[in-house]
Amino acid sequence: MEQRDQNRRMAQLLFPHITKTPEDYEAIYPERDLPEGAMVTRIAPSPTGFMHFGNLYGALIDERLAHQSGGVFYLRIENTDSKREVEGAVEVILTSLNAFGLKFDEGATEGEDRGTYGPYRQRDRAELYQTIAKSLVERGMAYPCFCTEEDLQVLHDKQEASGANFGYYGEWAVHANITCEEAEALIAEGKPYVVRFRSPGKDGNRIKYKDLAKGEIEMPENCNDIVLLKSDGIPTYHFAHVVDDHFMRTTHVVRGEEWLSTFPYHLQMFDAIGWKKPAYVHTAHMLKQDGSSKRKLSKRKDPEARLTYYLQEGYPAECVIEYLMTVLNSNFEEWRRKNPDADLNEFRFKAEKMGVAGAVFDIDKLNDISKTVISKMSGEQVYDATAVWAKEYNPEFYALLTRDPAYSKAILSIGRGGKKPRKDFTVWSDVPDYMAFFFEETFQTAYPWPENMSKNDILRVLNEYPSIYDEADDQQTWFNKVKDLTAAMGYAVDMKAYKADPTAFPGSVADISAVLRVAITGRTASPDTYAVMNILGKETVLDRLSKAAAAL
RNA sequence: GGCCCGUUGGUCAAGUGGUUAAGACACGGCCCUUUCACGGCUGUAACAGGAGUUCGACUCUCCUACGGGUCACCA
Repeated sequence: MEQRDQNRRMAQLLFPHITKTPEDYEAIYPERDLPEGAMVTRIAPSPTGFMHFGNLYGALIDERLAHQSGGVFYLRIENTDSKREVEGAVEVILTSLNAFGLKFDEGATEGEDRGTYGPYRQRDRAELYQTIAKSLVERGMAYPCFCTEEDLQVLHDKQEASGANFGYYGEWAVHANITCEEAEALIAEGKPYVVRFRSPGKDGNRIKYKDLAKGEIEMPENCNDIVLLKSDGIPTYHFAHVVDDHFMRTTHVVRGEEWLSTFPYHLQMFDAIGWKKPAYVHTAHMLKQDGSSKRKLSKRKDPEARLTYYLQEGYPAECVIEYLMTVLNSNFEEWRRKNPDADLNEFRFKAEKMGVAGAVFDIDKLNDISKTVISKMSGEQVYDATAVWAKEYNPEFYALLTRDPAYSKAILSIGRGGKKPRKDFTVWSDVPDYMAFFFEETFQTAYPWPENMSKNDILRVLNEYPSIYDEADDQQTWFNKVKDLTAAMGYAVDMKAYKADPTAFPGSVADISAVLRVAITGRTASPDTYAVMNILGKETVLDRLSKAAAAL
C-alpha cells in the first residue's frame, strides 16, 4: 500500500505534464485490420546522412516480407540521438529507397507523414514514450537514476577490478530504491537524471528464443536496469523499439545481428510490460574480403558500402536488388534460371531460408548479374537508362549522347534483341567508352594494327577497300567483298585451312577484317564492323580509312 | 576478459545420419566464330582441427582454433 503510493507520487514527480495513459494510446493505435498472415515490417534508419548497403539489405527483406504477405511496410526515422542527426538526411533515405524501387506504404516523407500510426519520427513521439515510462514508474517497474557519467565510470572500474559483470544491476544499482523525497531534492537541485527499467531478471537464468533467420538461440536473461529515457526525456533505442513496434503493430522486426547481444533487453521488456512480442529476423552482416581476412563492410574504407556508389557507377537498381536476393535466398538463382524473364517480385522470399553466416560481398557476381540484366534490355531502354545516369553523373557525355537520339539509339541497339545478346556493359558508366568512337570528339586514333601484317599490306587494304565498298550491300555481300580482297592479297579466306597451316599464308581474313575494324573504330574490340559502318555512314567510313592510311 | 553468433572449393552456396558432396560467379581448356563479345561443352577446386555418439557423420554432442558482434544517457 505504502509502496504503491510512493510509486504514484514518483510518477507524478517525474512526469507532471503527462496526462494520457497507455490505454489512450492503445485506442489511438488500434490493432491493424489485416488478413491472416499479413506481416507488418519497417525500415528504421538513423538519419545520419549515409545509407549503408546493409540498410538496403534489410529494407529488401522488410519490403518483401510485407508485400508478398499483403501486409504493410513502413518507414520510421530513428532520430533519438540528436548528436548524430544530420540535416537533409531524411531526404537521403527517401531518395535511396526510391532509387532502388522499395516503396513503403506509410511513414515519414518530405512533407506530411503518411499513415495513421505516426508520427514516424521518434523525436516527435516523446509524449508517447514518456506516457509508457510514467506508467512503468507507477507500477514500480522503473525509477529515476541520478548517476553521472563519472559515477558510472567509477562503477565500471570497480566491477572490472572485482571481476564482476559490467552493468547497472543488483547491488550496483545505487538508485534502485531511491525515495520520492530523495528524488525530489535532487531534482530541486537541478540534477539531471535518466529513467531506468527495473529488470526482473535473475542471475543465472537462461532464455531461449527462435529467431527466424538464426534459429534457436539461447542466452543469459537480462539483469541490467537499462536506461529507458535519457536525461533529455528522449528514449534509448531499446525503449523506443519496444514502444514503437508495439504501437505501430509491427509483426516482424528485421535488423542486423549486432542487436543480438541486447536482444534479452527487448524480450524482457515486452514480457514485463505485458505486450505481445513481434517475430525477429536477425541478419548476418555483409563482409568484405580484406587481404586474407574478412571484415564488416566499412563505410569509411569501402566505397561499395555506400549506396550512392551503385548509383554513381550506374548499376541498374534492379541488378543490385537481384544480387541481394541471390545472397538472401539461395534458391533464388535456381528460380531465376527457370523464370529468366519473370518479375523478381514473383519469387517467394522466405526469412527461414536466409543464411546465418555473413557473406562476403562479391562484386564479380553483381557484375555478372548486371551484365545479364542489361543484355535483355532493348536499345531504347539502354538509351533511356544511360541518359538518366549520364545527366546526373557525366554531363559531358550526356550532351553527346542526346545530341542525336536516333543515332545513339541505333548504336545502343547493335547486337541486341536476339537469343544471344551481347553483354558489352556492366554499368552505365561503361557506355561512354563503348560509344566513344561513334563521335568525332571522342574518337581515339591509337590504331593497334594486327602485328603479323606488313605496313604495305595494311595500306593496301585501306586503299583498295573504298573502291569495293557499297553502302547498300547486305551483310553477306559485304563480307563476301572482304573475302574477295583477302583472296586477292593471298591471305587465307578459309579459317580452317589457315588454322591447319598458318605458315602457308601471310595472314587470314581475320586480319583483313581487323584492319578495317581498327581503321574505323580505332580499337580491336568493337561490335560488329558491318553494323558499325552502317551507322557511321559512308562519308565517315571513307574519311576514317584515309585518315588511318595517312597516319601509318 | 564475459556473453552471443558463425566456420562446406578463390567467392556465394545446396545439403539436415548412408550423396560419385549440387549449382552459380571467377579461373583454365575445347568448340562455334571475320574481330570483340555471346553461346555450348568441359576441367581444377571444399566439409577449420580434435575427441565422442552411431553399424555409419558435412549433418548430433563436447573441446580447441579462427572470424565476427556486443558489453553507452549511439543506434
